[in-house]
Amino acid sequence: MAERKAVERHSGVALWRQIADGIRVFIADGACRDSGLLPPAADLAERFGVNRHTVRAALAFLADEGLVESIQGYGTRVVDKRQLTLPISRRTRFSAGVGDQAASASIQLLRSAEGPAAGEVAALLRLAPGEAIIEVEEAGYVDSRPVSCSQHFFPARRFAGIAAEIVATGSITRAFAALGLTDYLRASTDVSARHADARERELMRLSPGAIVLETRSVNTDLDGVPVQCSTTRFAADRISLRMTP
Amino acid sequence: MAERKAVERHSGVALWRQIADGIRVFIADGACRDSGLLPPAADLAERFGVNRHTVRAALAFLADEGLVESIQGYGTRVVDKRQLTLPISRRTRFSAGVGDQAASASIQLLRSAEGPAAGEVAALLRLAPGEAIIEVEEAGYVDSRPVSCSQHFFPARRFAGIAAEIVATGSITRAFAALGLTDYLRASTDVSARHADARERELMRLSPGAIVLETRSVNTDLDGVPVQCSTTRFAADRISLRMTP
DNA sequence: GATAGTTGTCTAGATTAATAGACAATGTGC
DNA sequence: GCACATTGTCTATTAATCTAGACAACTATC
Repeated sequence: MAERKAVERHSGVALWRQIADGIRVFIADGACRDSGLLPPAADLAERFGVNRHTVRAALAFLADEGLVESIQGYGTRVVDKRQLTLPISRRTRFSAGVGDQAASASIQLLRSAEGPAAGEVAALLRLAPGEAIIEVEEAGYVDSRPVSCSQHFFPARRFAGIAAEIVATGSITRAFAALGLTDYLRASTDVSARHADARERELMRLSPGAIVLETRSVNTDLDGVPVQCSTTRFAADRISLRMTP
Repeated sequence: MAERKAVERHSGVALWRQIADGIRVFIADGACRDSGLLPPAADLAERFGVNRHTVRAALAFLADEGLVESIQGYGTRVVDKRQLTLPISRRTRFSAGVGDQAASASIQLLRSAEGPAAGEVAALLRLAPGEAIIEVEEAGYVDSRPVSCSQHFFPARRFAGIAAEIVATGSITRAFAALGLTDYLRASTDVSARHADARERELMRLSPGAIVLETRSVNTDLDGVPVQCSTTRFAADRISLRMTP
């Protein structure tokens, strides 16, 4: 199973970048779980059919990301950096979902605004067009590392002041509780994946070509009345999702 | 909300490629749903802060993908190419999931093999290490367009000959039925996203830097006994997932 | 038909990515 | 200590990408 141009020229993605992406998959497949070492750069160069310098550029990029560490005279070590798995179920909560996979999880409010509901958001929240909604933008951190950024919409009449509560409590679940909603359920979650745009790259410190997992979800109270609809983007190299019925 | 460096130099992704990815998101956000036309190339060039020729390279790439169509003297039109949404629930089925979103859906068997269960697959199927399993590789097509490729594992004792049944019936659901299993349920689905590797690019005709949505799932019979575990990769620009509880 | 706005094509030059080779620096094992 | 394998650094060359400008070809509108 050797050889072969796993890389393509003139594709708009630099060879070293393609190789970096390839090595990331290689590591994720657990191909060097035993020694914890990547094959030598010269071997990789032969495998990918490129010059050693090109592989070095790929490794430097991955080292900058913190995924590997090159040690002169020894080799290139894979740094254990497991992807977090976020459970998605009827009771999806960010902090609780991170659970004991990390020491800390928090969200930071970026922006909030109030305005009339329109289009898709109005339909998902089952509001008449023009009814007031509160929009909240927020970023999620795990152990001080940005892993997500979200846009949430709430019906303004029922949840007036929720932005302040989110800041005060550092959690949407607790903000809901403070406003009298002690439990809520996830009605549906749409999942897609695409390249990060400029804003997402900035917020989550991603490089061009990086991937975001985008979820669009609706939460309802126990009577099935929509209380929140959200779009969340996760840095795909840091988070995966586990859907359980 | 104008201007500036939505693109990054020295990132390993060519500017025209970053711009193509940006325009794809731009279109997906419905930014030009009214006229069906993209802004002129000169405008886009100014917006992204690059030369018009660079934008032209991006548009040529997207035209090659079939997402846009440039007409001399007129403009660049967005070709309606909606993403399919595949429902993921307790009763997830590929063909039925595509449903009326397309004229036809089919799978093609690529490879099958039998061997001893090991590691993760053995654990997920609750088999003793060494018990026989059947491995099946298959590609999914919608309207003759490749949208997915999968790797499935079945306990060999219970489903001997399933590969032949899949070929005969063109469906895993019908293959199960032919072997006496008329109903089964999805127990869990893990979702992650990453860059396509060389094989996936070839099977689904993707370019370097393209994204795959990878699902890892386990199906059980109605008694909760595992009957199948699978890894499926979807071309992220053609498929999104809808999880419902 | 004239005009303005848009895409298509060509040439040339500057910048960046990739290859090639030589050799230094450092860790491992004998 | 010594040989060996591996990563780190340097120079030089070639190939690809991006910029710049000029102008042709085409469409829609007046």
